[in-house]
Amino acid sequence: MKSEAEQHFSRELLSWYRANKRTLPWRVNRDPYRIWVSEIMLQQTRVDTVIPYYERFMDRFPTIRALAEAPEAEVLKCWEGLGYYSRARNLQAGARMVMELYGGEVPDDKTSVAGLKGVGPYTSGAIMSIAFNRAEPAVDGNVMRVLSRYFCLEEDIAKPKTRIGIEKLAVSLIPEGAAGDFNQGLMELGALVCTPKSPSCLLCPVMEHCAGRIAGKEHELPIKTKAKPPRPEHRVAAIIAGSGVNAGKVLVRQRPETGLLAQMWELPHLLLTKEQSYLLAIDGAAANEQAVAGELLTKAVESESGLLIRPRKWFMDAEHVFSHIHWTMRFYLADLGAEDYSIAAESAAAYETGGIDGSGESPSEAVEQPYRWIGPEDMETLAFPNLFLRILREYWD
DNA sequence: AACCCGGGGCC
DNA sequence: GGCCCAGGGTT
Repeated sequence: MKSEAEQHFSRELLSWYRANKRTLPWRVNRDPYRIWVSEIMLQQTRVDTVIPYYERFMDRFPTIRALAEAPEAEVLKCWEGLGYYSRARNLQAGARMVMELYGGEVPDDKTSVAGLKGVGPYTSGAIMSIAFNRAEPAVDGNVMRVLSRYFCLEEDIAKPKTRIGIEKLAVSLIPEGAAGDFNQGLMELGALVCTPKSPSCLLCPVMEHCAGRIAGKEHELPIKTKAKPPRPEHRVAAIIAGSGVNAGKVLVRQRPETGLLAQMWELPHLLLTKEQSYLLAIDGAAANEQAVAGELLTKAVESESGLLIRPRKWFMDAEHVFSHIHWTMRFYLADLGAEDYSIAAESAAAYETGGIDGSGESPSEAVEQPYRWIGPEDMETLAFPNLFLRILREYWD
């Protein structure tokens, strides 16, 4: 038997959502593919940020087949700037699974959907409830906050076990035949009314029976242990200007297939040891520091690219914070060593035929090409993390 | 359970 | 400048 508070919550939230829901691009119909893409993009990402990406993505990949058959680099480029880039690769892998296993249609089956790459407990519940109106929980940070407050739950929502418990509670609250609207209402309330910092309790449709507010704890809930601060990393990076056939271009490289910013392009850079960090002066223009950084960069980039690098001068500093790493980067302008001009030219020519080392491999046999000379026009095809986008735009302006 | 994986907006 | 995320994968 449901309590008065529970019945009140389900009834009032559903009716509030139906009267107040925002018009959003993924709410124009219940196409499971459109819901799926939106839910992946919305992971850890705000609605306003997602909307332009979503429109572009659906234009480019309107169907599961289109996404499954696209080059991976094109999908990554479409995701550029959105972050958590494994989401893009997992989404495409999921699309390919749907083509292979389910005839190109998202299956109306919880276990099958939950088995798709990149689809976890939250997203499978969201797809099943929103696209198919199945009575599955879709518990994200919003839902944990709303329910923690309404039922005055004091468990730590950072713990996985807490999410399991809230999922059970959330299922029990779903009104008959209205799973999609109810789940979206839960998240909509969290986004618009029951916000993290200063909840608008006086506008809340379920304020009357909210145990958290009645207890005066709406500002303390939900309980959540703090994340570890990101570890600091000092890096030196080079903007290496090409010459001859590469005049006007700069040297970039592609990151490894897995790990941080996988397969994205970047300016060459080097992690400093703690001792090396201390050698750097506060002032990037100091001659002593330039010499040190120049030597480090030269050694590292030369051995990787086979080019002779000559650091010229400090360009700018930049900070970039990930959830787990804090980069402090110092960028230097650099040239190719003068006597190395022929090698640079050869390397550029070699690239066209598949090898920067000039080994003369045919393009079909080229294994990996981590370094490339690019001009501004190449920014339209290669995917860069925001940090390097900013630096390169600054450089070319 | 702990860690890895981006980015932007808000206060 | 700290805090918040419409999480999932890996170990």
